[in-house]
Amino acid sequence: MARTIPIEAGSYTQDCDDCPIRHRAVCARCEHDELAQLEKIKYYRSFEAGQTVAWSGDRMDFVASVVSGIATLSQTMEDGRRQMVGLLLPSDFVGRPGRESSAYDVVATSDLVMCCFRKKPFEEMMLRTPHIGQRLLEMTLDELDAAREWMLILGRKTAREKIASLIAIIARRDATLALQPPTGGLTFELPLTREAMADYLGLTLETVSRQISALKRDNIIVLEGKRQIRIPDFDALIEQTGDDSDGGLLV
Amino acid sequence: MARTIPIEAGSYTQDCDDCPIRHRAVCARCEHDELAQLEKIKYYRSFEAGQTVAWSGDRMDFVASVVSGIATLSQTMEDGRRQMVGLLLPSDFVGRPGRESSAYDVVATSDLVMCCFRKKPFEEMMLRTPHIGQRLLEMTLDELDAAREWMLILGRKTAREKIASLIAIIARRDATLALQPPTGGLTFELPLTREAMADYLGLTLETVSRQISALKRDNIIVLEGKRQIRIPDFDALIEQTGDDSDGGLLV
DNA sequence: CAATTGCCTTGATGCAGATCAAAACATGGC
DNA sequence: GCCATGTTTTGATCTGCATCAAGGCAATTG
Repeated sequence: MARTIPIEAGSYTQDCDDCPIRHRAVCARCEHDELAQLEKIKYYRSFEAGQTVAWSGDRMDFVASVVSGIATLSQTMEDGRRQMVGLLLPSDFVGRPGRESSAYDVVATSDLVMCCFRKKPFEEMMLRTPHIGQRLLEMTLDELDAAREWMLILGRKTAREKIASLIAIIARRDATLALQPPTGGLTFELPLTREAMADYLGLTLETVSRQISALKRDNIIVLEGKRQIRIPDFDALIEQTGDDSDGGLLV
Repeated sequence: MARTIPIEAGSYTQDCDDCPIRHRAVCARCEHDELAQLEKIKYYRSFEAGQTVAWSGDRMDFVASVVSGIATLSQTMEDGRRQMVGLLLPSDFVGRPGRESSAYDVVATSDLVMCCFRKKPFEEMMLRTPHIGQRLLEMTLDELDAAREWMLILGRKTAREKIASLIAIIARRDATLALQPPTGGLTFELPLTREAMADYLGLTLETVSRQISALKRDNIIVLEGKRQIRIPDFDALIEQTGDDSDGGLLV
């Protein structure tokens, strides 16, 4: 099922500039020789928008970090109902050490480059290098918090609050990656189709479209094209999410 | 806010019989002297049904493992809407190393005994003892899977499927703890009020009550009292969840 | 034993969001 | 240019669950 296109074997560069693994993921505290070991088991894969990285149940013999582009993790019921359970932005980590097959459908929603590590040697390295495991634990705990934030969104928020929450999350992540403060005016690209947003929020695409139109009508957001969004007043957006203003909203 | 009743300092027993920490949690692979170190920083706390262990934002200077009883993790919005994000059964772990305050409301829904470890020494010990960290990573990954399973339930399932899913999850956990196979007839106690179930499933308590009545009417479940439930045919219950029969449904 | 309290059930009604349907826009291929 | 395909918007209608309301049942209390 999973059609993938490996593009190049990773070549060792000490600063690992092309790969965010060093910053958010496994090797932030690694020394030179550990980095060198990681480099040996590292390779890149790229995917086109819409391509499936792995279906739920597919054998997955690597773990990976997103270098550029966006991917989604989702679950599908037999009758086709789909729920996204994770959004993978650059620097996010995918794959579970100790599990041989993917538990979720992993789909590239834009052109995507991932930095992969073969699972077996990665696991062995984890055993030898405790801070890789520690880093992974931290990241997993962050993901768990994000998942629980989503549970609140899915279980208790109205359609309008859901959309506002999703836009706020993406805006925050986008601002973080771009190192812009998420206050004042802020422009970015919605990396998801209306349908993908619906699958994320437990809504239909029609409801998503209607609520986006409503937020536009109320000047909470400004659409520049279908996907490009400008947020004139970030605090006004946050008010629409139902969260208390200081709130966490991790992703 | 958090009123708690410490009952006894943990006394060291090599087999740690009274505490599931050894089996599911931190010390499964620990040697004698590491166990002894854990024992030194361990103490018990007990709570009555309905008592709050910690409010979101409260300082929490320990991590803990549930010994007996049930607790819930929940988030509350300003206007009172509540969403449970975790159900803590015996052997489950609470608390995040590296975070000083609780991110969730932790409430005992039955009489509860927890085996606590002071956070600072626990974290230090984690650094020295890699397999504690590894075990914690495994458990956190399991929790993440469970949270994602819940996202599907919350986002895409009908009220009837939600109730069936919750009953199935509790039945499975209960059977696992009691070491009974979760097939054929199976009797257990629902550890949650209708309201708590509603907060778990993103429903109202009235809907929960109606759907339980409906499942009873259709002979999927048999109520023996309000809380005692018998499941004559586990597979029939699973059919009501919307999952494919082999499915995971971790918690 | 009557009164109170907490939990649960059931009924009547309303509404947010789903569903069904159609059309407006893009974008790319030929 | 025209056609095909995919995405988005908007409208009309339907429905599952929320909401509002009342009453039942069991345990506890005075």
